[in-house]
This record gives sequence, structure tokens and C-alpha cells, in this order.
Amino acid sequence: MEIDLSLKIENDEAKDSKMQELEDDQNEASMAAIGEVEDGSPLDMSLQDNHGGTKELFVLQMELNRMKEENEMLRKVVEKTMQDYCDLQMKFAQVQQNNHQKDPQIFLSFHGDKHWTIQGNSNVAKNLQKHVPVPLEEENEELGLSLGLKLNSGSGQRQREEEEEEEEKHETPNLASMQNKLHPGHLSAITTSHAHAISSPNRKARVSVRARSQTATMNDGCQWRKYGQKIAKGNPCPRAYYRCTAAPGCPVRKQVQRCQQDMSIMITTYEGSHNHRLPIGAPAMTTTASASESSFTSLDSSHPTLLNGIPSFTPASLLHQNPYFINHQRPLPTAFPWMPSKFSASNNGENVTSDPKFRVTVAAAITSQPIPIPSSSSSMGASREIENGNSKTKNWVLQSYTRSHKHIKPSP
DNA sequence: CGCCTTTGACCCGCGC
DNA sequence: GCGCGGGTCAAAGGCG
Repeated sequence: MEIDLSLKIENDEAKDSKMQELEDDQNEASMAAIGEVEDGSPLDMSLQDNHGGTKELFVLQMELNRMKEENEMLRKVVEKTMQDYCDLQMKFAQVQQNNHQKDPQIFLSFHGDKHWTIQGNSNVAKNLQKHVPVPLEEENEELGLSLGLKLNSGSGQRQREEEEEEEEKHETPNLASMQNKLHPGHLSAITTSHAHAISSPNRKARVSVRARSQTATMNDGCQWRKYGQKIAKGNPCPRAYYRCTAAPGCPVRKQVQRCQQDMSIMITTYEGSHNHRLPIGAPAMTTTASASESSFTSLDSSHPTLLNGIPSFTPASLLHQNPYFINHQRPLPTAFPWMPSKFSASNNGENVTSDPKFRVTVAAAITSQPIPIPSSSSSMGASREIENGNSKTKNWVLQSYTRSHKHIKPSP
């Protein structure tokens, strides 16, 4: 990101030359006035004329003094502007440096269905606080669901992964404790989401979103094609790789993985920027560039269309405008559609995406075209592992697992 | 038939 | 240089 802070001002020479011209003109005028007195026919000159010439000279001198003062004032303004410009440049450099050193964190907490609080010291947080049309209160209620937003900059992948692990360590117990505090039925469709964006000159920007979802994929309004799946180290849940197929050659990819600590949380990581117009229902984070710039919107992974026509950051209003979110409360399922059906109970009723009532509600709430909902038929049960070196044993186990679940399809 | 998922193989970066 | 692990490719098969 580069911001042109160049400030075009006239340099001193040009300014001085103009001033000189001005003074010359005034001198000429004065001299002309004097010359009139001196070069005119002195004998014939009447007293009245003399009086008039002196008056004109006086006026011109006054004008000259006034212009000198004005010029001095302008000089001060220019100096002040230059000073401000230098300060701004220094601040900008400092901000850039800070972005590399630490990660400004923004935490959005949802208290019941009434209040949202945004915490954070960054400018983004302050901006959010300005724009969120709900009263901001201290986080003092026990009943709260936290939604963390994080903007990173210039971190390496390792660092990011460590941060993510760290976040999970800190975040998951909180979630668990919150869920323990809450009656299961109080968990509405929106529970938590987590996003952060990374921008680095050498790395593609990434935005990862954590959302409680029971569907296999995050339904974000875009069209995705799965091109790979792997078991990541330290997480038994397979990581699925998707590519945007909404337009040929679109570089956007996303990774979908379940959170190890809380299987109901799905971590979706978007990478790249779309080379096409997004569907109306596609949230901003599906294009990392816009996600980095804009505010994030809390969303339920099953309900991308809720973002249609709604300002980029209106979680509270979103909730209030869509009573479905508040009223559609259901207990956490014990199994999820992405699990092999062997392990999952009949949970078709849990998938609110296919709920016609929800669709009608959304259609009524927003004015947009219906977004085709991609079939979440990818079986996450099949696992695989790289076959090399010492991982062969693990690979055999995984392949065995794969074979044993190969013909198991998730319940429709 | 076209598009999708699955999955084994391959590539590449990083740490030691 | 080697091993490990993440990410991607591409062939095979399924499905509507």
C-alpha cells in the first residue's frame, strides 16, 4: 500500500520572484507617481494636483505594506503546511512500522441480543466504533459472545500459524466457557466469527473467518470448486482447498477446516482477490482486498444472503432486522453434516440453509437476486496424507480410514 | 457431456 | 542435502 503524500507548493524562489515582481510593480507605480511630480511641468502644477499625487502615493504605500503583510502571512502558512506535511510523513512511517510490529486487535462482543461492544485501540476499531449504530458499553455482562477481528500486516506464514494456534488456545476456552454459561438454546444462528487479514508485499492477502457452521462449506455466495484435501498436522480434521470458479482464471482460493478444539467452528481462509464482480450475496471477506479495507460483518456461514444490501458493518441492525437470527434458536447438534453419515445423527433439520422459511425471511428482508447455494456435498470423511518418509505408517492408517469411509456419503 | 469430488502424486519452502 | 509438511496438479470416477 502506498499513499502519495506529495504536497505541491511553490518554492521560495518562485515565491520570492513573484514577490519581487509585485514590489517592482509597486515601485514603478510609486516612481511613476513621483516622476509625475518630478517630471511633470513643476511650474504649472497646481497645488491640487500635488495634493492628489501625494495622496495616491500614500495609498500605494499602504497597499504595498498590506501586501507585504499578506505575503508574510502566506509565508507562515506555507511553513506551517510544510511542517504538517513532515509530521504526517513521520506519522505514516511510524504507523507502517507499528503494523509490522504488532497486530491491532479489534474485539466485537455481542451481549445477548441488545448490545455490541467494539474494543481496540487501532484506528480501525475507532472507525468501527464511529459507525456502529448501537450503544457501546463496557463488557460487563456475563452473557456475551465474542467476535474477534484482527488485522495483521507483514507477518510470515509461520508467525501467522503460531498466532492462529495462540488464538485458538485463548479463544476456544472462552467460547467453551461462554457456551457453558449459555443455555444451548440461546445459541442463535450467528454465534462467532473471526477474521483477520494479512497484507504483505510478498504474500497474498489472506482473510480467515471463523464461523459456527454445521454445513461442510462456508456458503459465502461465491462458486467454489474443490481441488484438494489434506490432513494438516495437529488437526485431525481434513483441510479442504477450494478455488473460485465464478470466473475463469479467478485467483481466489479458500481453505476450509474445522477447528480442532470445537468441531462446530469452521475456519475458512480466503486468499487473493476476485477478478470478477462478486455476486450480490458474497460477503466482503471473500475478496481479501476489500476485506482488508472494509469492516467485517458477522455472518452465519449458512446465510450469505443476509449481507445483501446491508452496510458492511451492521451486526446489531442485521440481527434486529432479521428476527430469524434471534428467534431461530436451537441446541448444538452432536454431529454435523460434514461428518461421515456413520457418525452423524439425522441432522437434516439442522441445516437452516435449506429451510424455506429462512429463505422467505431473507428474501423479504433484502432486495437482491437469489444466490445459488452450492451443494455442500463434499465428503469430509475421506482423508489422506502425503506419502513420503516416515509418514507412511500414518498414511496407511489414513488410507485405511479413507477406504473404510469411501462409500459413506453425507446425508443429503 | 460437463462439472464436480476424490485422491495419489508431485512440487516447493523451510528448518535442521 | 534431507526430511517434513503445506499446497497443488491431474487422472479417475460419480452424478445430474
